[in-house]
Amino acid sequence: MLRMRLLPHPATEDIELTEVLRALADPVRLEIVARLSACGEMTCGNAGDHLGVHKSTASHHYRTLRAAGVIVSKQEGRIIYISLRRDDLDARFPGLLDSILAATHPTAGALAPL
Amino acid sequence: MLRMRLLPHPATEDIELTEVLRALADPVRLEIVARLSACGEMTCGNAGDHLGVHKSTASHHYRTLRAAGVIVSKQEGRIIYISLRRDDLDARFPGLLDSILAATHPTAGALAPL
DNA sequence: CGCATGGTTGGATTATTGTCAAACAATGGG
DNA sequence: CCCATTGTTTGACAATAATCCAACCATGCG
Repeated sequence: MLRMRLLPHPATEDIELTEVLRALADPVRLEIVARLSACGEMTCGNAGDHLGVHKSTASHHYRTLRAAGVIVSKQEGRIIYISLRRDDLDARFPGLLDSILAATHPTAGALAPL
Repeated sequence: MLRMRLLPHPATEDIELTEVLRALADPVRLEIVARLSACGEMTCGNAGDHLGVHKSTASHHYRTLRAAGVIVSKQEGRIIYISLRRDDLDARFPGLLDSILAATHPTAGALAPL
């Protein structure tokens, strides 16, 4: 069947600044967000590869990012794809994500594309 | 004598993004930063007034903000003045502080000036 | 000097958080 | 129907952090 399912995440207007900042105030989560920014939609497996943390730890980070409104997860079959809520974040906090991403990879596309 | 003394704080190039985000990912500290942005230089007493936290708690927050490179403290006599390191933050993470401050007070100068 | 003022420091406490490991769950393929 | 694949959930644990209270400290003033 391959039904597509969106995992629960906050509405745009319910995204809180402090929650977003707290979600991004962690090196691992910041790296995940940077990867998503560079690569677009990714599976949890790809996003969490070579992060230096256990699979379950990465999963917790996805939950944190999703609860904060930073990413959205959609499940297709066995695979869960995650992606940045770039438009929602831009609408709610203009310029915030861009400035953080710009600060994340100092020079250019620092992350080797998958 | 009234000697002026700067309390220790990190050099501009040593300011870390995750540290800044973590420092700002707290409602109390975010409010302090918003006040400093609105009012400029303030004493610790003024910055911490009506925050709903104990005097010593506010002091801990100043320390956190200073250690992260967000504010700078200079002592004149008995009084310690704190202010935003706006230029340093802008130089290191362009647009970051502005976007956060813009998201902090949604409409305009929300905080009643002292 | 003695004292009030303005902040910091040092526990103590309580709550969060980051992490791993192991078990679990859902899904699609043979 | 069983099994491998993909992630999540739960439990445990160590580290961090937010807070208050009390004590402290430096400073300027009388």
